[in-house]
Amino acid sequence: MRTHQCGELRAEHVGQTVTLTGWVATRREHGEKLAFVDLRDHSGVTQCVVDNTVDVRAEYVLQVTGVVAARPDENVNTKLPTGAIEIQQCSVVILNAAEPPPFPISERADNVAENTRLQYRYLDIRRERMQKNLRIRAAVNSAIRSAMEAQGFVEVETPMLVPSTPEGAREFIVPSRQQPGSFYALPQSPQLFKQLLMVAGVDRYYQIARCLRDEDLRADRQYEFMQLDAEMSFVEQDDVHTAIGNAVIAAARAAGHETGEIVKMTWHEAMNRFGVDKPDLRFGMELTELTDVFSATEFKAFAGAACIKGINAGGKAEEYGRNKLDGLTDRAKKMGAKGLVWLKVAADGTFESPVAKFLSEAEAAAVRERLSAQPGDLILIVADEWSTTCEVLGQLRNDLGRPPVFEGPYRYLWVVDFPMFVGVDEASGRPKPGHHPFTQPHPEDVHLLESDPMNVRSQAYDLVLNGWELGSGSIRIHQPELQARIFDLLGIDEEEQQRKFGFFLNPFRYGAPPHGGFAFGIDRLVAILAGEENIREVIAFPKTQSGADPMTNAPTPVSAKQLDELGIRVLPPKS
RNA sequence: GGUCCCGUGGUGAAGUUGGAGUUCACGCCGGCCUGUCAAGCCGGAGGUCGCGGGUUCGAGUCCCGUCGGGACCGCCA
Repeated sequence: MRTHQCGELRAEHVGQTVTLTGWVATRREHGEKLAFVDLRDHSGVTQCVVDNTVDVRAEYVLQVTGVVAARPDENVNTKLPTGAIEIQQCSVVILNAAEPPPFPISERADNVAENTRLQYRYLDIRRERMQKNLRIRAAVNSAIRSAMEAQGFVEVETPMLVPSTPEGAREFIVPSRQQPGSFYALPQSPQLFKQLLMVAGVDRYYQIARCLRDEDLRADRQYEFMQLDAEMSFVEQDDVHTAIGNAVIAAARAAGHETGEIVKMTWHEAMNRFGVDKPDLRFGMELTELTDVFSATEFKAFAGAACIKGINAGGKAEEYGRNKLDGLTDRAKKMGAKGLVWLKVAADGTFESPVAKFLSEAEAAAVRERLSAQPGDLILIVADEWSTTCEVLGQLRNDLGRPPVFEGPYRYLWVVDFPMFVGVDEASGRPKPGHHPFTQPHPEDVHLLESDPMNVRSQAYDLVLNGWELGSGSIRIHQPELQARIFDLLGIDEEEQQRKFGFFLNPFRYGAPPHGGFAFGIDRLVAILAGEENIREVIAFPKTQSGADPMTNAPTPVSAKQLDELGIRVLPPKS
């Protein structure tokens, strides 16, 4: 039907007779004999010079045959890749008429209510931005597959209908028709299956897997999302990092970005320097140690504090008036800090602050020196427990300093040595696993499992890109004795182990190789590489924050007959 | 479960101290127009101010509730 695509023709094609197909992007009329039609497909736009006799309107589907002609110098459109040429002597076939679209099929629809864009997603996707995003996504998927296969990974598909394992995220459940009252779950991830594939001798498994979690939706979370899921036998952490690193570097390259070496950092260092376990390395503003500066201070808010740190937010003193500073203080308090000290650096280098008078000369000088204070800078200081101080300043650092996603550059980071346990379960008093209960402890810390569990490091690690957590993984426990110790610690007895994880643990008695793996979110990766703040922009048909699809109207009630067949009765709504 | 923001012709916005469904831009329909490229000019049509209730002589505007969308907290081992 066509000889070329709409974004393809250049000066070198002048003189050729061509046929294009596409949608009418715009039409500019100049009387009876002349009109310009910009014909658009996924590749771009070409100007066609036509007789203004056919009724051709926005989004009509056309087939245009004509001759490629060079435009006179004064009519070249430098904004268009095809702007040096146009199609003349056009014969136009209307392949389909179209009603006026509810919003313009152009970048002008970027401001249209997202709900409307989702309701007419097939029109939204016709736009250049969405075409670009979906094609980046396809290129990233393809690059990941190639990288994994080049490293000997075997793609294995795992089931979507799996048993319910009510640990972790809330599951979607699916009623069984043949066994009314019993249910499948949709997989939160292929975690258990991929480890069994290691027992099964697959050696290196990967899959671009759909995962489903019935948790509240966010800018970076959908009910269903895609992960690159991988598992390897006979490896240590570094082997996993290398393999996954190769895949994500290839993914970035497929999107046109070079990333450089992937940095590695312990969890403790990340918290200490950046106050978060997923630092954005694109900017500085690091947390600076001040505890020793105030070891003998008279200032009550700082005296005796376990940990005092500060950040220099740069030349923001003027921008941050009393209201905004009160806002920052509120935010700090909501995150658990007792307060927030702010200091503005005056032209003469002294501090302007309600608490400036409580700081000694030596203390003020040390703060100036440690934080490289320049006139006009805004300095924020928190004094509290180590974790609170770090977390609060880490959040403020992100709030004040983080560049927008689309600015790049792209800085991958491995965060390693996560704590084995995070917090204590209120009901049982037992430590809660930070990753999952099959995570191998750090070999140097195994002896502390019973005596000092909260200080045991695990062989769990996260991959971070520009402040977004892409995913996590770990070296798994393959020794039944160690697994038993972990379950003991967590307070999961033999009976519960068998009931919840029997199908998973029993196979490990038949010769489980040492193994470990990783999974990262493709939607998040693609969003960052495409410069989008929201993963819905890189998903063809996403759901709204309430889990609905404005185009299909899902979810919907089902008939009484369907429910009856499944042995299900719906309760009246709670009122 | 919670906090905050938004909802006004097809689209995006403005709407002051409560005073007539009002305004602007784009789009749409009709006309003019032979070099535009977000073409231009002239004319026209198009509204359940999300929905329900309340206060008031009078509500887009104030109050209560509700629905929808979004950001965040909780949640996401």
